[in-house]
Parts: sequence; C-alpha cells; structure tokens
Amino acid sequence: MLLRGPSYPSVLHHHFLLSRLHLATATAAAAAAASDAPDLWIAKAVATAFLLYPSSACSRLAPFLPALSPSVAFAAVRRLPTAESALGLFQVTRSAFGVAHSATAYRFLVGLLFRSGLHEAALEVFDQMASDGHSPDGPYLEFFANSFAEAGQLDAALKLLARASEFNCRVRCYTFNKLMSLLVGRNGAQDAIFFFREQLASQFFTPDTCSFNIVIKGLCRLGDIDGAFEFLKEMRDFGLTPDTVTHNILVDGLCQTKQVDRGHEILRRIQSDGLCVPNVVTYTSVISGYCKMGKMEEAFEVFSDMIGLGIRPSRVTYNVLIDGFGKAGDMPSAVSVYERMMVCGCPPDVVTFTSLIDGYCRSEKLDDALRFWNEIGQRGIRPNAYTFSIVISSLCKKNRISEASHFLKELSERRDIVPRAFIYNFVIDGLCKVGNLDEANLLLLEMEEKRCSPDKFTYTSLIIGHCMKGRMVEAIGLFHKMVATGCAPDSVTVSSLVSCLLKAGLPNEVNRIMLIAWGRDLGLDISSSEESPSSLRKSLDISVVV
DNA sequence: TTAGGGTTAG
Repeated sequence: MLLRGPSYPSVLHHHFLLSRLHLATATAAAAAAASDAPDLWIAKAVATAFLLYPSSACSRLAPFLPALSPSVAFAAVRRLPTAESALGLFQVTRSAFGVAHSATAYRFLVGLLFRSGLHEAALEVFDQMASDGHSPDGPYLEFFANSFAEAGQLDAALKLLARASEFNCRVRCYTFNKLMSLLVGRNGAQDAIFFFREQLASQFFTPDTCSFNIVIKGLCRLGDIDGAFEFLKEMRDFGLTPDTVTHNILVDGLCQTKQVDRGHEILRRIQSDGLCVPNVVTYTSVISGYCKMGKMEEAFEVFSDMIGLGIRPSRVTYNVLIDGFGKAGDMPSAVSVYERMMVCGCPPDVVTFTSLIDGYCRSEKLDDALRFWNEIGQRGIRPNAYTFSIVISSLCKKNRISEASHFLKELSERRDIVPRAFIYNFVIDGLCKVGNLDEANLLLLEMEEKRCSPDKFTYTSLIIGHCMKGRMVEAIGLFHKMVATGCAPDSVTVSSLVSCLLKAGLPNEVNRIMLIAWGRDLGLDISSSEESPSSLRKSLDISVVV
C-alpha cells in the first residue's frame, strides 16, 4: 500500500506544529504521571509526530513505545485528518512497534478508507484484519459487501460474500438474494447464475424460493427459457415449491420471447391445478404478450377471463390494453378501455396518456394526441421523456418542425429529465430536411452545452443537410468534428458524404475522407453495425440519392 | 431480496 505523507504546511505553520510537538512530548510524561487518563496526551503527541515527520516516523515515535498500547495507537489514528495518514500511522505502529490493533480499530480504519473512496486499501486492511485474528462475522461481512454494492461494485461485493466459508461465518440468504437481484438488473444475469451455482456447492449458503426466482428471472432475461425451466426442476429437487412469483417470471419469460400461447397454457394449468394461484400479474403478462403480437382479440379474451374469475385489473393491465389497441390502430377500443378504467376507479397515469398519445400519433391524428397532452396537464400529471419523445418524433414526421422545437425547448428546460441524443435527432433531422441549418447547428451547440453527446445519427443528419445546401466545407468540418470527438461514423455517414462530394466535384476530399474512414485511429464502427470492411466498401459503391 | 406497462433517428 502506498503510504503518502500529509501535504506540507507552510513554513510558519510547520514551526507552529513543531513547537506544539515539543510541548506535547515534554508534557506527556508529566501528564501521564499526574493524570489517571494520560492516553489522550500521548495519542495527541503520537499523531502530531507522525503528521510532522511521516518519512522518519519510526525514529520519531520510538520514545513513545513504552506507552504505545493498542488503545493509545487507535486514539492517535483517530486524530489524524485524512484516511491516508490514518492508514500510515496504523501500519507503522503495527509493523514497526508490534501494536496488536483491536477489531474495533480495524473496523474503524476499514470504514474510513472505504468512505474516502480508497476501496482497494480498505480491502487490504480487511484481509490484514482477518490474518491478525479478527475474522469478520456474518453481519460485518454482509455490511462490508453491501458497502461495495452501494458503491456500484457488485463484483467485489459478491466476491466478499463468497468468502463466508473462509471466515467460517454464515451470510443471510437475504443478502445473497439482494446482490444477485442487483446483478441481474444490471445485465449481469450470467455472472449471477455462475455465482449462484458456485455458492450452491458451498455449505454456507442455503437458497430459498426467492433466490431461485432471481436466477430464473436472470435466465429469462438472457432469453434462455429452457434453462429457466431446468432451474424450476432443480428448485423442486432442492425441496422448494415454486410460488406465484416463480410462475409469473416464467409466464412473462415465455411471453417476452413470443411464446405467448405456451405462457397462456401455463396460466390455464396453474389455474386448474390449484397448486399456485395466478394473480393479476400473471394475467397481465399474458395480455401484454398477446398485445405485443398484435393479437388483440386473444388479449381481450384473457382480460375477460380474468374479470370473470373476480381478479381486478390493475392500472398496468389497463395500460397494456390501451397501448396494444393504440399500436394496432384501434383507437376507439383504446379509448373505451381508458373510459372503463376511469369508471372502475383506476386513475390513469403518465403511461396511460403516453400510450394514448402514441396511438393517436400512429393513427396520424396528431391533433387528438395533442388534446390528450393538454389533458395530462389538467390532471396534474407531468409528461416524461417517453411522452416528449413520442410527440416530438411524430411532429417531425409530419414536418411540423417549429411545434416540435417548442416541445424540445420545454423538455430541455425540465431539470428532472436528462436530455438524450435521440430526441434532439428528430428535430435536427427535421430542420436539416427543411433546410434550416442554422437552427440545426444551434441545437448541436445546445446538446454540447447540456453534455448530451451527439451520436452518429446527429452528425449524419447534419452532414447530409449541409451537403444538400451546398455547404460542403461545413459538411466536411462536421465529419472531422465527429471523428475528433470519438463518435465513429458508419457506412451511412461515409457513403452519404462521399457521394455528395463526388457530385460536388471534390474527388480529393473523397480520398481524404476514405483514408480517415479506414484509418486505424478511427475505429470505424464496424462491430456495432455488424459491417465488415468489404460490406462497407460495397455499400459505398451505391450512391446515395441527394 | 423475487413477478406485469409507454420512446429510437441518419
């Protein structure tokens, strides 16, 4: 571990501390004899000596050795102003003076280092604590692992929990589950499953139904429904009974992978078996599955079955149906579900309105959509990024750019919404298409000011827009800017620009652009667009109509 | 600690 001394104070301050140290040292012995509690004085002197002479701490601290008990050393460590200096004194007293630090002192230092962001150092001291005979108990191990999880370091958190056997302590299932669930939620399903299997083999982890549910959910997220069903079997072999949540996860997993009929079949079976009671979530998953496939008749049938069984639809159920009807172009049915929702005493939320607005936009009834936008405000519901993006994109598609700009302005003034490039892109592209490049360029500047990084779509729209207006120098400048800011152009960007340059009679510029496009430094976005250089070349052969 | 809903362009 790197030991860094405190930053050096000014000369004046240095002398002041020095005089205080002499005073403290001289008075320490007298105070020790005179007082019943001299430790504080010694601790102060030790801390001051260490702060003043970090590089010669050993010799400076030697006079204090007879009085350097673990509690005095700890008191001195606590007095130091930074985590680094506390660590320095802690280690010097341990290694050079053989101070056997207490578990409390260790935990204090580990916590201090962690809170100061010195996570690696905290782990090292944690290991040292265990090797010094202060193995963590279950609650402390959980606490330390949770600290890493809260700092976003899930891998480190799970690695710590996995060491329960090494410390011969038990960690609660609850903690394992919480961390596994966090991992699944952050696209770490594969790691969570691996971890689960590894822990299952140890005798220090006894999974419960919730643990299996989390892992099954992880497999469904990966699209591995068969693997999820295998785990269901494993769960039973383990002596655990799948509950409604287990079935809901599986039904939803099937519906998300377009196996809605299979999901529906499971719903019917658990209903008839009576082993597990399907609930509003089970039904809503199946309804949502049918809606996503555009099978609105089936979706409504499941909805009716659910009502017939006395299961009350939730707001999510209504929203799923409204969105399904809207996407299927059946706005009368969507509105009828909306009215039913109100009659049933289920207040609509921002998702309800977003789906209604989206439906009207898809049906090319923008003015009806905007009427609902106004109704949101009247009901005290705030449109969110989803709502804005639907309205803005629809207005742009209909060439109502100035209205779209108005909504974009309203969005960018909202402090609770982080602007995203794709929303700006609709308006920038719309402005470019109508030839209003100055406004488009201003939006690019606004994006940069708001630290909303323009992406390849932003730049390509702008490049094409400038080319169309004959502003070739600016188009080329935008391409260079794009590359310089680390935004990789793809074949659409390059081919569009190249064909414009050729039309404009600028073959030399074409060569420069091509050299950059294939230059090593550029890292052309081939992997994400699944393009090989050959396919790129091929696509470049096809001129873009401009 | 585990289950269901809405946005994406050149």
